[in-house]
Amino acid sequence: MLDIKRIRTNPDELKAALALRNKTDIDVDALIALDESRRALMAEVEAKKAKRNADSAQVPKLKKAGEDASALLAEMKRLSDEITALDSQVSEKEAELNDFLMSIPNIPYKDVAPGKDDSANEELRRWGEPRTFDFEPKPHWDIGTELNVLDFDTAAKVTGARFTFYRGLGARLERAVFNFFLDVHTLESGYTEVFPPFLANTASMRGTGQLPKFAEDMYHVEGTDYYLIPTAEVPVTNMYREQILDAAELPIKHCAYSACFRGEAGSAGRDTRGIIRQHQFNKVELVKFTKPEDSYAELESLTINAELVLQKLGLPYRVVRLCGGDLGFSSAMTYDIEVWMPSYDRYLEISSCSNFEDYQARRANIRFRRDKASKPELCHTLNGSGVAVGRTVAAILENYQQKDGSVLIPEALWPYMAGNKAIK
RNA sequence: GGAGAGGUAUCGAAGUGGUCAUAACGGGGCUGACUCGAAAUCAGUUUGAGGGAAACCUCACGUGGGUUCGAAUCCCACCCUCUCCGCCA
Repeated sequence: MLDIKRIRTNPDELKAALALRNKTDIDVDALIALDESRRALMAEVEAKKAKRNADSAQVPKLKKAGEDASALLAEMKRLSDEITALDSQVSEKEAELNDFLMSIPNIPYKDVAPGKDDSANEELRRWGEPRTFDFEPKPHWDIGTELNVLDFDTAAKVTGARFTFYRGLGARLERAVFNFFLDVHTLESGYTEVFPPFLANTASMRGTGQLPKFAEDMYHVEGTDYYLIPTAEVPVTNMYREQILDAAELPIKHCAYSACFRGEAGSAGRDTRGIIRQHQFNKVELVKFTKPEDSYAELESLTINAELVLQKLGLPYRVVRLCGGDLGFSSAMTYDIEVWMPSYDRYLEISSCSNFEDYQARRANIRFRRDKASKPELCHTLNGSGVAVGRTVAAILENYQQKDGSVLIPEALWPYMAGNKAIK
């Protein structure tokens, strides 16, 4: 959520930001008018409350002096009725303003280029050479099925479409990948591991911005206040909700494994084969809480930390900066890391690293204090996949496939594979 | 799931319709005095959000409702913590 004061002082900044994002359906002037009428109402009701408080202090004095307070009480009754009516108008306006603010995306950082969609994203760097095959490479769903490590049919029977059973060394490979990721991030990059709950309540979902806008993408547990998390970002970011952190603790760097659950409303027909787009998938997430002045340097290092695991696995990738039109709702700037996927014959998103600046922190009320005498300030929050586990397994199956149908295990994963250096 | 106790600032905690919300009392932090310095001692100071050009005003006692001229205090619902019981990996 953006700061209404920032919008009030500089509406043109927001208008330019919305234009950069190709958002044309938001009436900034209407928002400012709404804010003005809210403040006028507040001034009115607060003056009446001040009068009531002053009168209220008189009541015990009159009673003590043995005087008749009934005229004053009648006046206060009238005043209180007015206050009740005005108060409900104020809360209506506030709710309206809040809903409006919640519907406004973050203001992109200065480096974000204009552009309609992902075709305008700017490629920043590439790592590794896409492999050339001296045979016809297979897509991972065929490799996985033939090696009996991915089983889509059984999952369809047991649960439904877009779920998968991993079997045997496939299951071990999935487990090896996220253990390897967590080891690299904790031991080499200095992240503190957390293992979060996979369900989170409404307040947390609002804190990180899944609610109210994206309710249809999430699984809600009937009869409870709980949602299945769509990413570990939700529980990990909300760890510090409603807290004032000490500047000396910053930056806080967490990595977390979790299963992720997404309804994927609106994605019917896309990536239907294989394990690219599932209702349940595994991911290791990187989350940072920083001081405002450090957040862009921390975004660079977070992205490099995510890239490191792909380098160690020998998977070719590229890094792109999302353009205004492709940028996520809460993000001020995002780098996507895309892994080479032979069956797609292109790079495919495997990580998304974003700086939310204070947008999430304002919603979730995550603050810090520079020193004991200073006022609390909002933190900047960042997160990125470090990286998506299922897509990594798919990329390994495809990039490491052999002519005989087997798949070699990248050397970095050998210690996690119980002596197996290939899946045959 | 059942029974009981509890939720007030940075921590402990008092307050049970108006004179008790910056909020008693105690601890911690900060500033100063004393000291060569430190400890001890003494004095002062120390919540957050919102509105306003400012003076200043409003709001917040787990959350949301209700009663009342007025609620931390009375009533209702819910959430969380602790203890005991039940159940369970």
